[in-house]
Amino acid sequence: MATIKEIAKACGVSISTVSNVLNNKSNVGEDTRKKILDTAKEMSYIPNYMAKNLKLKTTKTIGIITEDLTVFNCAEIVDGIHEFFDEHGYTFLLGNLRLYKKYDNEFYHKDVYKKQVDTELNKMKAKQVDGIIYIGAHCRKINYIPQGFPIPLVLAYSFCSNPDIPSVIFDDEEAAYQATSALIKNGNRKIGVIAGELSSLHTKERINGYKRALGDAGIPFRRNLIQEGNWNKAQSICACKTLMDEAVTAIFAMNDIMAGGVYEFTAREELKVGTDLDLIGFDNREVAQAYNPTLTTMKLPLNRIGRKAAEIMINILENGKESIQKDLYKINCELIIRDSLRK
Amino acid sequence: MATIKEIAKACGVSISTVSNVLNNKSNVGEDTRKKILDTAKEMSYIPNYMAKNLKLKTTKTIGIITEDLTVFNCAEIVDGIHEFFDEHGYTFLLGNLRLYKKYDNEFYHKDVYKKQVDTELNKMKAKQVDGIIYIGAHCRKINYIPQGFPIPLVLAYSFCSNPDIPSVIFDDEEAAYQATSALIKNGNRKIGVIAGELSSLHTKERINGYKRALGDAGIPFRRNLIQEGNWNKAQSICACKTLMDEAVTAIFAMNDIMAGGVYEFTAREELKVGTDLDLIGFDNREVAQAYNPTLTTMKLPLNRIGRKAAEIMINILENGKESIQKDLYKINCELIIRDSLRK
DNA sequence: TCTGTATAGTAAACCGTTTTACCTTTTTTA
DNA sequence: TAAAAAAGGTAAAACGGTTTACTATACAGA
Repeated sequence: MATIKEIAKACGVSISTVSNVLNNKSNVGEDTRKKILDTAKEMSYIPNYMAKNLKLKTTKTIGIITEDLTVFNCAEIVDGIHEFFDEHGYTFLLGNLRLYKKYDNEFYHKDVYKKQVDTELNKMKAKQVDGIIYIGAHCRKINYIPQGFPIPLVLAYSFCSNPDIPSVIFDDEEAAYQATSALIKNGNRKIGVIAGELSSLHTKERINGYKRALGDAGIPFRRNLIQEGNWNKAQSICACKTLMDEAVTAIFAMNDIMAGGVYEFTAREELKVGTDLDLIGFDNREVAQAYNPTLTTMKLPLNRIGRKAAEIMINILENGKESIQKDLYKINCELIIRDSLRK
Repeated sequence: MATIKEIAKACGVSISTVSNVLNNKSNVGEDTRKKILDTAKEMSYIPNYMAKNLKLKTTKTIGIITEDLTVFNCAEIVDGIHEFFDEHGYTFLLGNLRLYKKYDNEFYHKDVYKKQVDTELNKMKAKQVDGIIYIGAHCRKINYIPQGFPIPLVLAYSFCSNPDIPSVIFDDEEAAYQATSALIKNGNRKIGVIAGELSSLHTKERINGYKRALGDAGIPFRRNLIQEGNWNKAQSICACKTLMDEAVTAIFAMNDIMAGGVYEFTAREELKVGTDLDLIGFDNREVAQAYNPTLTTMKLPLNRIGRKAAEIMINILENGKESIQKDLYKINCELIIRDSLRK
């Protein structure tokens, strides 16, 4: 591969001059400049970033750490980051911890996680990244990010027990408020909830949103209209049965998989979603369009989370950490209306 | 950040000695070695890879280029690559061309694609990656990879018109053979196919596999049992209607989305998949488990494609291009049996 | 004519490593 | 005991760029 030195020799100038031309400095004559540019193209010169970055101490590289790239929401966030950075000339180092694949839910391996995260962060430090975006996958609040890491860090999809790391999450409370309100607006006053794991922060906040919507409509909250579905279909079917026994007219399921449980239960009972029952899901996974009738659901703003995280990162990189105003950004979900609501 | 030089000064030795210790060279006394190691840890020394790689001319970095990270099959392939490389100490530069997001199917932008790919490849060249794995997404045969690129290149999920670039794909023909055979074994002799776009190489090869299975069972091939579903649900519903009019007893749909069309059509006609009709899909997307009854389908060996591509890459890196035996690896799919086949 | 200021260009230091060639000192071997 | 070999260590060049400080020439204005 051609170097700056070879170009210099070929043009009979010093390497400084070549460097100046290649970096659009102004102190070079028009003809020399042209000659250098031409030979550079001719020799198909490509700068060696190892050399460049060594001197410049900035790599224009962002590290992206994912807990598990194959989790349904992850790729879209990464894509959002890419989208934002597209015209900024950065490259990306991808770290994929494979946490869930490796330690498959046995139990919550806090120490193991912490060690993995540490290792990956240091790897990226060695590779001199300018900043790191960490994408959480499941846990909303993360406690295994080290304090005082010397490289700018931004969290996406999760936030951190360390409060001064900027984080971008979606607004669980507001999303549940919107979903519930939509059901109320459609004439429902007895609205069941199939909740995720009750200890999860996601679940708790969504229940708050649900309560707020009920409150705003003057509907009393009833504890037994909330049933735990534990994020999976099997438990959701049980939860659905309980709710139907309570004679709810609508169900808010906290993810699309659990909404699938409602389809299944109602099919068994010869009832039809969208006719006998209103249903709203959460996530807007691919399945939402496969159900029959198609599922109205809250779309996670994954792409926007990625973009926002990227925006914050570049802001920090260009203007310093102090320039950003707040440390927790909440992005709203969007209700995707399909056929699981009565007309 | 601490450098080798500072460690040298702190220990009163030369930087060569520090370097030797840090790289496990043998010509250093035990006590000096220990002292250096200790102070390195104490100063939390992390090597600067820009400097290291500049000298070594190898970066232990692999470029991964994806056409569109959010396409359903992409993340899993990347994950497979990561899995294989996990213990080899490599890092990954991720390029996400966002081809389909950016040029949203308007038409097939060959020149635009080519330019994007070229740009990305050169970016990675500048960053001195040791090798590049290119993940195709839709097109099985790719014609926009430049000839004679100076860095080792491996293709995953697609292969290349340039025959000496090693490629890893799944075996379409064999997969269709397996699927069709399973349907035959289940007692079907009149098996309809809802095909993808007929011009697609995927479709063509799968039709070959279908024919071979029929041939092996002595069932005559009938042209009108193949209906084009064009990879989408709407067209699949029409295709399904035509096939049902032909009184098929089983359908092989070339993806899970089109299989969804069969569920929808049969539901309208008060028929039931898995009772009145056998159905096999393709891809094993998340939806396959959401259908009712759940869908038997061919699982794409995405993770294995990634792992194999990674294996080939490391082989080339360590033993040279000549060491690999063949340039096109076909990996088999796996039939995932669920409830859409009659017992 | 002298001074001052652009303009065009260069030499050399530097970034943080690795590595080659070399130098001492000590130990082994004949 | 002398020569050879081993052990422990170092100086300096190199990797491919950027940047600072400097030089030489040309030209303008007084």
